[in-house]
Amino acid sequence: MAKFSRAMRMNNPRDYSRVFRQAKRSSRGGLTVLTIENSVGHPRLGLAIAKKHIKLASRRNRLKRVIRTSFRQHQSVLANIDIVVLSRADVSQRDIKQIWATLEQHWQTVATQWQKS
RNA sequence: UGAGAUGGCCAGACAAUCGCGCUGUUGCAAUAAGUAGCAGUGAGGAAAGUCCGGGCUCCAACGGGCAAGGUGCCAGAUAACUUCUGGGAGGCGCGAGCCUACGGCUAGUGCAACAGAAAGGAUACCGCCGGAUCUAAUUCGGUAAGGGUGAAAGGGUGCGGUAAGAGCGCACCGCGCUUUUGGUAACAAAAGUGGCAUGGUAAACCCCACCUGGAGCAAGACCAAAUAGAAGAGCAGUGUGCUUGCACACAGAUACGGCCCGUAUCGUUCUUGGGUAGGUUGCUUGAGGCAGAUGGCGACAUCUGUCCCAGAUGAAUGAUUGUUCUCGACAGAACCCGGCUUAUCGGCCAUCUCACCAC
Repeated sequence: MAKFSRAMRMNNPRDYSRVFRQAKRSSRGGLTVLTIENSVGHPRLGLAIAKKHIKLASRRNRLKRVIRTSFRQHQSVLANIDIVVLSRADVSQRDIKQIWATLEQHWQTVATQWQKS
């Protein structure tokens, strides 16, 4: 089932620094996605939305919720990897529909890069 | 009907599907954690800025003074306030109403470009008046009504007065002082008196009165791996000695090395306290909401009844679809309250004012 529980979040600074050092990157549509294998047994998602890029707290929360929902609905195609989604400077110009479409493309890219074992 | 004033309220609605936090409960599991189902609940009027005030926590502290900062018409409300309510004074508006940093420059010091004679116990450019001189304009004296300069010119208006004038005198206004009356007070009114002294500026220094200990939930409290180090206790391989827990000797492990010799290093287990990562707590029942009664012009207070209404922590409210309307702004809790300020699509209600029309 398409759940999104606590375990599917990255909530440790060490995990983040590992991803930032070694991950594969791809950028599109105002978002950058970093991916690396993990040993937890399921995919995990981390978010890094800069206050510099989206100034208002309510809009930052909104973007994070959209990304989480999209991840939840597409997690069945993903292998056991850690994913970190970064914001870029031009993300504030996109609306929700554009972000949604961008995320779908990102998930497909990631799924072909890391074949599910 | 139109134009306004004040106060209050709302912040798209409904449904379906997939999801998230918390609480309760029932299964699985049962040490904890977890997991599945069901039920309940889940951001704001500003949650924002962090500008004030308080609660709470820790630290400091006998009392007093200075410094520094803040406040500044009066009375009240309040836990407290730079807030609020009522009143006074001044200003704006036809009005309903609104605005005010509103103590003191007759304590002291300072400041005011340019213009102007002169910018504050003054002064005379053009004037006005009188005198003197060879009658020419000059000079001496008086004056500040008129002109001129300036944001501002040493009370204002009028009459008398005078050579011309002048608070020089008088009346009214303004100002200061005294008294009386009303008011808790700020203040107002009246009477008397003074005789122009006292220009502006105190978000200029300053004076006066009152207030203020510091840091903040990353406060504070508790639990507590691993590693290093500290203290204590037990057990310390084999043999010998005896004072029976000590001494001596020999072994043991690891590294170097093909091996021996050799060299270097090393007891082990448990407990205790401190404490890092991490976790728990503080964490939401409160100066609480709603309704009613009573007191008060009001802010508000008291009483009764009733309700439980977010508690996250890499941080929970979202996405998709459909229907509908007025087509949805500003914007996301982070210990909690009371305010202030700023942002904001639109809509509703109550009371009041003005104008026009009708009666």
